[in-house]
Amino acid sequence: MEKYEKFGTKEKILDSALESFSTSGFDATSLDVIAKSLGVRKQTILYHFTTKKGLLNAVVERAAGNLIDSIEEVLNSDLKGWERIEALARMIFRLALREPLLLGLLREVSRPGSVGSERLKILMTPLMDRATLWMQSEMRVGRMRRTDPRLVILSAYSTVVGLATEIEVLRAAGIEQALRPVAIRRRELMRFLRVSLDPDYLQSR
Amino acid sequence: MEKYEKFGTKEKILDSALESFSTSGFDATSLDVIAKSLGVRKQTILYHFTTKKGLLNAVVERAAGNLIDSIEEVLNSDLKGWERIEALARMIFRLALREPLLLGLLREVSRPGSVGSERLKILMTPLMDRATLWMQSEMRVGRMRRTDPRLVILSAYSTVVGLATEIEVLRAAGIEQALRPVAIRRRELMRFLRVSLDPDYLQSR
DNA sequence: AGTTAAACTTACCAAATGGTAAGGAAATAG
DNA sequence: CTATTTCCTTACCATTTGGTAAGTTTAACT
Repeated sequence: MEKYEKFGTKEKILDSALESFSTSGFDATSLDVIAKSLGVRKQTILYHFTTKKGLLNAVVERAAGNLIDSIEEVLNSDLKGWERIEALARMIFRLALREPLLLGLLREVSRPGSVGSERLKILMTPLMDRATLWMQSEMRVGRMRRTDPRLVILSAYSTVVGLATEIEVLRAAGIEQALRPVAIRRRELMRFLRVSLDPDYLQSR
Repeated sequence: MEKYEKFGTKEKILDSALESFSTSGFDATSLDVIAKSLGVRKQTILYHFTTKKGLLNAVVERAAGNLIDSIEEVLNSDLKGWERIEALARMIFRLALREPLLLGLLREVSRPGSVGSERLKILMTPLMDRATLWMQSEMRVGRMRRTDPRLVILSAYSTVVGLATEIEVLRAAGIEQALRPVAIRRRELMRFLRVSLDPDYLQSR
């Protein structure tokens, strides 16, 4: 149980850090700048998170928490088979659109060798394993085409990360409401998943 | 005409900088480190490029030069209509596979607000304008569906940039020869372009 | 040979950055 | 009221970084 807290300073730091990490990147983010924007001294940040890397990890952890909660929600629904996958994709795209910062963070942290990549990997591995096992069992009973589950999952993942790039590029070109491209991406992803996984799906080519 | 040159130091600096910028990013790249790796003093780099940003711009310029040359090559071929687009896509994917560093650089520099983004924009704009004009003329005579050319071009662009992410993610997961995913991406891009542009293409949905 | 320009080095620096050490305020517990 | 813990601040520092200034070496031109 928490004791007293001045006024959610920790949360505010996390918010601001997410903003900065996801738009400017980890290296370009200075603790002093974050602190100043919050009317707080840098040491306050270091008090709560000990190091800059610790701050990033906390940000990643919170973001991943959001994501995992949403995934959990779908996974606990009574949707079966293909509808389940579709619901997942839908949910992720919705989340991505609602919280673009999460996407930016994901892109920042997805680069291998980046500071946050280890943490991301640690957080994602259980999800990945779970999905892999499920897919393998589906394959065994013939409800899913036999392919490398990792490959499919990672490709889907990078599609979502790519979405961050796309939205940003379009925005930089002055195209604000980029809903149609996003919708197209989702359809593409669904198609990709169907082609890769659905044994009953007739390939039109 | 150049005078004397010790031994292509400038080129070696560009090579090393490309490597570092595209894998570690601009901020994480230190001039001292590049210099040391070349057995040269930092000031040598600054002698050739005056500032770090100048170095990045030079790297971007050279990379864009490669790209533009390749594009030029296709544009000067006698391929017509749809085959032309297909050849372009094929060429870009081939280039991307052959020179992954270019992809990495592109991703680094594509982030709006990044140091190199202005330069990239300057270099890309003529290409973009040329493509836009061509597409508009094709639309006028009915050889192409009417859509926003910018949207199509930028989406295609971000697909290629996304490819960088995908290859890196897969590699980080230990999947080395990621040829199939790349091929799939290319097919997807082609499909996307067909759906967006080809008036005779029957949408299977 | 002597002059000039290019290529590179040594010496130095101001600013920014992440981080340590220690102390003060404020709230809770006793 | 006092002791203690949480939260945050002031003071300070070591290091790194991009960059300036002023040589020094090397090659070319005359």
